[in-house]
Amino acid sequence: MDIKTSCLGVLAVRPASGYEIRKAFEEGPFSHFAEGGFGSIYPALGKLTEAGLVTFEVEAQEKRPDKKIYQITDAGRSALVEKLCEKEPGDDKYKSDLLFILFFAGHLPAEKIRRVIDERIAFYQAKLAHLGACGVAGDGSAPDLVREFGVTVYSAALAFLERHRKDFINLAERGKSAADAAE
Amino acid sequence: MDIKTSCLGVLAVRPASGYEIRKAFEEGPFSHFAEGGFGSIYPALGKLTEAGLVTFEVEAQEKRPDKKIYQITDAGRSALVEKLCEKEPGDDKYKSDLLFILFFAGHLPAEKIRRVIDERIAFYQAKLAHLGACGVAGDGSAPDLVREFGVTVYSAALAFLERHRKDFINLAERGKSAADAAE
DNA sequence: GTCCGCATGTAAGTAGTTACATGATTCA
DNA sequence: TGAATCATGTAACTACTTACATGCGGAC
Repeated sequence: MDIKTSCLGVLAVRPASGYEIRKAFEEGPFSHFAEGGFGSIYPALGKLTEAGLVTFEVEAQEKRPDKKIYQITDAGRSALVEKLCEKEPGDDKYKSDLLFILFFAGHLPAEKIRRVIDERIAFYQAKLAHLGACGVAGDGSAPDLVREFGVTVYSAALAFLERHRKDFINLAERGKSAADAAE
Repeated sequence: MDIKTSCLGVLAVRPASGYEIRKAFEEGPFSHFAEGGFGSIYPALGKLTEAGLVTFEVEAQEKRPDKKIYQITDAGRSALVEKLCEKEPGDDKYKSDLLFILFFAGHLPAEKIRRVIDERIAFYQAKLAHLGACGVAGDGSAPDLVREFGVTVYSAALAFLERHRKDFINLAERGKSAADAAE
């Protein structure tokens, strides 16, 4: 999702500073569909303010730069809904660099393959632990259902990787010996 | 994955024209991790040629523009392996516009929610039919395993959507009546 | 007779990333 | 003493998308 809509989405849930929006992109439920660094968030907030879709209040802080707390306006809410309605998610991409790497397992060092798989397994385990820990409500709210979707998909991916870890490593090892034999 | 590496990946499997690379991005196993239109592919092939990572031969055709058949060079294969080795897939993003939309189900028209879910269900079903149809080999090759990964993840996502289709639609309907009541 | 597939490319524009710039506080 | 967190922002750059430009052949 583009950065302006992502910011608007976070602000639709609660007011936040640019810094807090960044955290939301990394940790909360928004981490499933939003991303972006300060270099995109701050300019985006600027444009949203210009367009009247958000406003901000400055919160003075001692010993830190002042905080700008952004709030979504009614126009902002309408713009968010409009944007989400016109968006056709048919072109959602599950483009994965991991799959690209695994596709070429036979051409890469076994050690590399082992490492990327193990890292990814650890990543999924951490994600699942985190998703299990927060909001275990099971209250049927949209955020909760989205969380459950994450759990479902991550679990499936994790199980697959655990099941085929050895297979990919074997492919890399055989690929290596094939390459050696060819020399 | 960036466009140059994606092209190199396709060419590592077999020689191809720019047009055929495009098709590979849309249909084959590469559709799981690569994308890009002609506006990115052709410039990318130009740069790869300059860098000596690919070469091409012109295949004259009657009544069509000549075809440039690109082939990967040894330097190109090395560059691909190097690129894949340096790539840390820890930052793989499963950023999904669908999830973004569903997260705000309570704020959107029920009809929109119903449509995006049904379209996505149809999309997954088509994907699975396609993945089942082609390469049912089950031969344990890397492409085959990657295909199986696709089947695993799509199946999980599909089952989830079918299970919670009604829940999301209800959320949208309740959200709507809440908004009406507030007026 | 209109749209789709084949086939290549360029130009202009958009969006986002990365690096820079600044600076106090807190934890190991 | 070095790294991480909090806090905002700009400038330069990279990369990709979209629209344009051209044109034949075949299917419906």
